[in-house]
Amino acid sequence: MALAKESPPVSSKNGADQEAEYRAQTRLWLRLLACTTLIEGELRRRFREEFDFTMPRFDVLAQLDREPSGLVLGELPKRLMVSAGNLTPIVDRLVEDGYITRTPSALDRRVQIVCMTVEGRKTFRRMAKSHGSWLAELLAEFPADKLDGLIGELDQLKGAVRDSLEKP
Amino acid sequence: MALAKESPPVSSKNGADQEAEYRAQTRLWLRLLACTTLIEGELRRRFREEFDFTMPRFDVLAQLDREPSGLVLGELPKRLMVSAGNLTPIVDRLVEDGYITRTPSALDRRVQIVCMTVEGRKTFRRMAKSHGSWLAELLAEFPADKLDGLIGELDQLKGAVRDSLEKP
DNA sequence: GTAAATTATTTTAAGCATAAAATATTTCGG
DNA sequence: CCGAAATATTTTATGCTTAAAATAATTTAC
Repeated sequence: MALAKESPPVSSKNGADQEAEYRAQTRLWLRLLACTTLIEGELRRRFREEFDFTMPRFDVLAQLDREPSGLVLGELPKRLMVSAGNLTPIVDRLVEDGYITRTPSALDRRVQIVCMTVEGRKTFRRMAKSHGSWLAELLAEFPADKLDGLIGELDQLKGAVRDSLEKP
Repeated sequence: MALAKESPPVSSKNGADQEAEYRAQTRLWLRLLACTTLIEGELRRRFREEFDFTMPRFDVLAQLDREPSGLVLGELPKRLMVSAGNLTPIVDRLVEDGYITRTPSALDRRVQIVCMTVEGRKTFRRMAKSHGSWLAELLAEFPADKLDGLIGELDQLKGAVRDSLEKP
């Protein structure tokens, strides 16, 4: 197949547009990171001060709260988007503290089931309530009627990034 | 001052609206966190694979790249929104590796000035180029005409959170 | 049936992050 | 001037995070 002498560029954008998009993408990333860092730092601080608890520990409990019959341990790193090795000491400590149980599966001795205890559930519910009100406090000045719009755009962003990651 | 028997609630929202707003705020936070985690994880992976470098180290260089005459060390934790103690070993290693210099101020011996070396600047520019194109790749599927809108909303969100944090 | 591949989980090594305490220097009040 | 407060930075203790290697159990292929 012959190519025309002055074939259009692969992208339909010209150099200046491309540069502008580049800059906008970088700015988007920096804003995203700034917002997350700001909120995460404050939530972490309050978790520590109020409950002497960390967010990763809370996140594990949050997953288990939705699963009355417990969860296969290997499901946690997938849902929380962290590495498996990372969870080992966190789960260890939650077990030690009596918030969750870890029982080997009878069918497959490689597998373990983690499950919230009554005590764990009680503690989690109390913390979750505070977590919600802290978030409400932090986001109070953001107009409520813009929440859903922003959520939608972030969903779209997440989907776009996911697509890019899965393509290769 | 007497209160009317059926005084309106402090908030103008009724219970159901309040609950809906609560849920939307939580969802917004989870989306925000998911987007950031997704992008950050991929950028970190590529920094490590391509350059054997970490993002915190890159972030320090990025700040210094804009300051030809260097920066007071204490300015870094403020700009990067991390604790001062955190930066000590990172700066140490960047000095060891020859990317930056750290010189005590002659006027105030508590203060130190950090400044990028020629080698550091060269290395940073190379990495920054890749960083930009990785971001472009990750965000390629997100419509370019929505970038500025999302940036604006995130700016607003950041401002709202900042206000809430500064008020008390 | 058994060796090899796969799967679930833990361990290890390295680095980032924070809070709180420590150190060193400068500035301020009297 | 000199002790106290303030400022800049480092140290310490604790915990999160990853990647890669190790361990253990199961499944698959022959």
